[in-house]
Amino acid sequence: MRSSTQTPRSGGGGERFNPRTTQKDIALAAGVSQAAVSLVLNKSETPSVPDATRARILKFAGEMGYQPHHPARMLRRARTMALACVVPDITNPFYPGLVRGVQSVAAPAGYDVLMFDTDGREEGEARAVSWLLQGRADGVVGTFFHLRVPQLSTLAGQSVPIVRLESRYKAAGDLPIDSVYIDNAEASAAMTRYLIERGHRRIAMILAEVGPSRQRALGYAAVMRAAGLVPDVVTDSRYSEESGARAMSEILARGRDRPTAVFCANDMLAIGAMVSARSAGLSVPDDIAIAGFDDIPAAKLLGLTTVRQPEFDLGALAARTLLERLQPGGLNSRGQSRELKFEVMTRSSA
Amino acid sequence: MRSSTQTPRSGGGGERFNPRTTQKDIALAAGVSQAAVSLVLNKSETPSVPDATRARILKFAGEMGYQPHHPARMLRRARTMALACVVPDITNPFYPGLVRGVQSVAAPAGYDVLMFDTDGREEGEARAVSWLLQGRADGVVGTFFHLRVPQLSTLAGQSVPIVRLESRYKAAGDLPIDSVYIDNAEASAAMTRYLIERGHRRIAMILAEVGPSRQRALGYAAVMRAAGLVPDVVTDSRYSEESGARAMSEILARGRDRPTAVFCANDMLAIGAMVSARSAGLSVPDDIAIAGFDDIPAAKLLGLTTVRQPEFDLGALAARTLLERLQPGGLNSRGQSRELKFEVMTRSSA
DNA sequence: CTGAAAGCGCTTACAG
DNA sequence: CTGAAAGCGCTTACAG
Repeated sequence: MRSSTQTPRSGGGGERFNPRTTQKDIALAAGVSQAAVSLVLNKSETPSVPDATRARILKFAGEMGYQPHHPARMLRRARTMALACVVPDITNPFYPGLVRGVQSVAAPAGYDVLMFDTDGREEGEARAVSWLLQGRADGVVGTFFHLRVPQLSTLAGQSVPIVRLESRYKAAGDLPIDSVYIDNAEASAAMTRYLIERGHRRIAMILAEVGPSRQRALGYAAVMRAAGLVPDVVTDSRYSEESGARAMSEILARGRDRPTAVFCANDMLAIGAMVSARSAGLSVPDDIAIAGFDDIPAAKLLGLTTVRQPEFDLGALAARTLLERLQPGGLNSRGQSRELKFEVMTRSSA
Repeated sequence: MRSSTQTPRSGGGGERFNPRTTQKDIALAAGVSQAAVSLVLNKSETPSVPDATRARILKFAGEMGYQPHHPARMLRRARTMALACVVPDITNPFYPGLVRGVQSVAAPAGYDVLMFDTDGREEGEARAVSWLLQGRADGVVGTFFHLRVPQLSTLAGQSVPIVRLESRYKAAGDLPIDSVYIDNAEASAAMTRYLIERGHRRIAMILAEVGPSRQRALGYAAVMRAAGLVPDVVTDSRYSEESGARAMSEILARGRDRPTAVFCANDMLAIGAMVSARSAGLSVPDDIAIAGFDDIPAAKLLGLTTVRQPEFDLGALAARTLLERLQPGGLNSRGQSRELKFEVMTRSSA
């Protein structure tokens, strides 16, 4: 042990690393108590501190490059000033837009946004929950494919409010679990109606095993039956291009009585389906029409007919809902659900 | 004040919210000291604690649903177990892939990944730095368009190692600032050579004002001059579709002596340029060839000829570099730079 | 009005 | 070998 001013991390190298400046350091320099430093740094008015002292503290803080130590603040205030955004797959372009929406509301309110990628798997979602149980964020915006209200209750029961996306409202007791969504069944019904209007009779739907596929299949099947047509569903595992391509090859393998239109539960599936159809030598939409869901940026570029979900607005509304919950007393009302409007975007693929 | 077991957040509502279980609670239940609980929970072997006691502590911890309080741990250990990933724009599909790469290495090592979006602006980057100065992460992987080594030194000087992306190595003193990159100038030169080989003579380049545009322009200009051709550069503000479309309209407005090929400093610009060219009634590549840079997923779908950057591998390598720095003594070696290979992807657009 | 003290939940060095 | 105590950096209630 040599000098106590030497940081333990600096090894033998000497003076390359500066230890962090703390309130204690400023207090020492300014000849005041550490508490006085905290007061001056945090309040815009401090009647209890003489102006001269206040000025001196501020001067030293500036000169010494003081930055509050965030972990210490979190511990003391029992607030992290962070919102978590739990998503199935950040490489699906729908989600970066959503995260941006959350950030647009969180940042001005002084909240950080932490992203947690679950990979769309139950295990990933469970890990997200225990991670959140460690007091990492003050609230959560999340797309959960597997976890339902009972599993999310642990979190909500620890006073961590949750806003779920892409879900209809389901009873959440009086816990602060809200929902922000578009009417998936109705949106899907609208797209199915559009395809029927365009003259299609054999319309298949490609689904993924989890997530909003069920709601979307419901709307599709209802309209098909109402029109006297037979629902024709192909389910693959994930919301990915690979799954879409695989499902499409399966459909094409049927030969002559294959469908004339394929509606996919999201745009990633639809893009995979398009690629697969084209590499089989088919023209889209002449040989086979394809529609998607989400309206990711690539959909416009590829001329993909799809259902537009306002991802930025969904994120922003979810974040606003969370911030309301974080107001004093905001946890006491029961879960609500807020619906946004979808839009059928007709382009060249169908 | 009534009972002290009632959480302050529960308001009048009663028993909906459970206070968090702490080590103290477990200690009380098991009749041991809080320190013993910490020991048992953290070490796989505790010779100092009798087996029976150990088992009892573990049992209560499980039953009471104990989760360590992360902020308290961060404060005590002076480690956040988080890596920050600073990106200009998460909606540019290049970056989600990069973040995934970082996560693929960070997660198995027990590190979280925090994402910080700078919007590509100097102010955003400055905010990222002061945010990091608050002790939020143990290390940073970042794409900085504006900040250079001097500004990043404050961070590195606080023992927060930094890995920069998309930059050649520049002297960083003996601070732990590393670089992971592809040779942007050489990659750009290779693409320019390819376009010349395809018979183009009038080749323009669309740049953004900041970031890797300069390096990329260098390689382009060198090859053009070596081939006896005249470099023709159009600079717009950002790496966005809008900027690309705007720059392309400017180019098309020249009329007859417009270039036959346009090389864009990234894929977003190239996509904007493609859309703009097509909406002006031109065919790509017959009337005008277009090339990009990055190879984002949409590039393949759109048949965009581009330079492939291995974004996942870049992220993974950056994270590995950071983890090495976080080993004991890892901060003592000077900044290094590690290069990955690029690849020219020839598709239909050029 | 002013300043010292308690304590958030945890880890680890240290005294019995 | 065992258990109580110090302290990370901060905020805020409380005693002079």
